[in-house]
Amino acid sequence: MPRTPPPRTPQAAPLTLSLVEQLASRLSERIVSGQFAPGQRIMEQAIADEFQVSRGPVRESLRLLEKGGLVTILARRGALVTKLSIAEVKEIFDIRAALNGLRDRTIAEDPERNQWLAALEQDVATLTRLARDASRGDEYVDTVAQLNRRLGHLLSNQRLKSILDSLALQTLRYSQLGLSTPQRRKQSVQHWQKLVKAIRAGNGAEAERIARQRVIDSRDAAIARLTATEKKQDR
Amino acid sequence: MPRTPPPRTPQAAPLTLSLVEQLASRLSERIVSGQFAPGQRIMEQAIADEFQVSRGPVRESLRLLEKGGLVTILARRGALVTKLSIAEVKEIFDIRAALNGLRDRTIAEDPERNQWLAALEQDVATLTRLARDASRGDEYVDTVAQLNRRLGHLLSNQRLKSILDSLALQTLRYSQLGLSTPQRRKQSVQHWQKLVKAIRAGNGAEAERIARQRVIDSRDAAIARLTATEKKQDR
DNA sequence: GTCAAGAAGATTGTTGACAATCCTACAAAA
DNA sequence: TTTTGTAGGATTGTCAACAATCTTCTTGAC
Repeated sequence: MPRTPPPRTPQAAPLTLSLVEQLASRLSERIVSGQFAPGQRIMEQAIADEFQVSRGPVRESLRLLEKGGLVTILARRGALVTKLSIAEVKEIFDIRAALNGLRDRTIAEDPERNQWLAALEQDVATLTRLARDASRGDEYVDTVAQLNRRLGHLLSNQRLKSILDSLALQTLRYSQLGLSTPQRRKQSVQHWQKLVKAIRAGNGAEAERIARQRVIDSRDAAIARLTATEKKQDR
Repeated sequence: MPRTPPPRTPQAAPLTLSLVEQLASRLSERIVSGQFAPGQRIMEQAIADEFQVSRGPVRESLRLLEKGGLVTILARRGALVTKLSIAEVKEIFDIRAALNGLRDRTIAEDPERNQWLAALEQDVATLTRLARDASRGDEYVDTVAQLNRRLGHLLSNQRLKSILDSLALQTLRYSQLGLSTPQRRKQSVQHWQKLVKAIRAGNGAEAERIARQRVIDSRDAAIARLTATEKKQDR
């Protein structure tokens, strides 16, 4: 990892991430993308060599990932990529459901929502179009991700955003599977349509209800898939 | 800090915390208790000297506290005790409200709740007694804490528990003030009574509603108090 | 062939030292 | 008086080395 050149960041949030944060970010990518398999051991010296850094910063970055749930640190055995049981995946989705509910309720009750509602409705229109075409599943998933980013951006509660991001990261590998069938996407698009409608109406309670149900549906889809693959591994 | 003697922990979660975790725990105490004031700088060498440890573990523990929100790390300026604005306190309470709702809903829907309901009702009876006596505010606060611990213990969702604990820690300094008047305690005890009733009935939705309202009330009490002290500081 | 004991290597935990950066105090110039 | 410049010390960022522990492989006994 190239040493950061003197970037002059006199105040505010540093535009250039610290070495530790850069490492955490790079490692995080690999874990989320599956390049590091769950349960796999992450060895400090190997990471340090690869990024041409000493073990100190690597260790600090692993501590960060530990708090973020991507890595589990065992005393005197180092860091392992966190391996989630089906029950734990369900637990994380339950938390995401509650917090996505809070997020969308907050957004629906934003008095200035007229300023950005159009962009949201545009996304949902795209979603509606994509949902009709069974072959465009990847684009659908991308658009949903974009929609979620947009909603996150609208959120003033930064801590909520950060927790939601962290939880999404932990389950990303499982939740992507949730929109893999055209049928599921049809169901998904209906949720989004109803959600935008509730937001336009300023109906926070309804927005919360829909958001929650949407995550619960993802949860059940993910768990069904996980249970199936687990059975398959048994035989 | 005494070097950990060889403790033989062949498997499972280590009963003896690692040095880094011990440091994080000790520092956390000081921050939460107000021994370290918000905004105060935490200097690595000073901590290292005090606990007779080198700066490496201290830095790692500060990274943990950073993720926990107790400390803010600025590049090349080190760690500061996180200082929350009133808006941020409100944000954290909003998240706590949503997650406490999830917690109490989950607990209310536990099919085996008959096994432990009695202990809960006992606590609430104690609470009811203490609420009548205006002079026993501290005991009331303690009992509420115990009740919350009990509910946390009943929770199978360990991640939820961990997030809730972390958020409670961040706002502890502010939420304790919420039960400082006999009137507020009267209101509080009513919530708890209704909650236990909802749990006994297995009414998850109702339990969630009550839990949420309880935290929102704490939030508003805390914010009222904070706004008042802020005004006082202005003049 | 199986199991136990032990040695060798690998890996984590911790340290002290050095480099880079920041902060403070003080002096010089406008 | 205010601002700018500049040493000096203080503090963080990083590193390489050592100690403690764990893992693996070999050896030997049964």
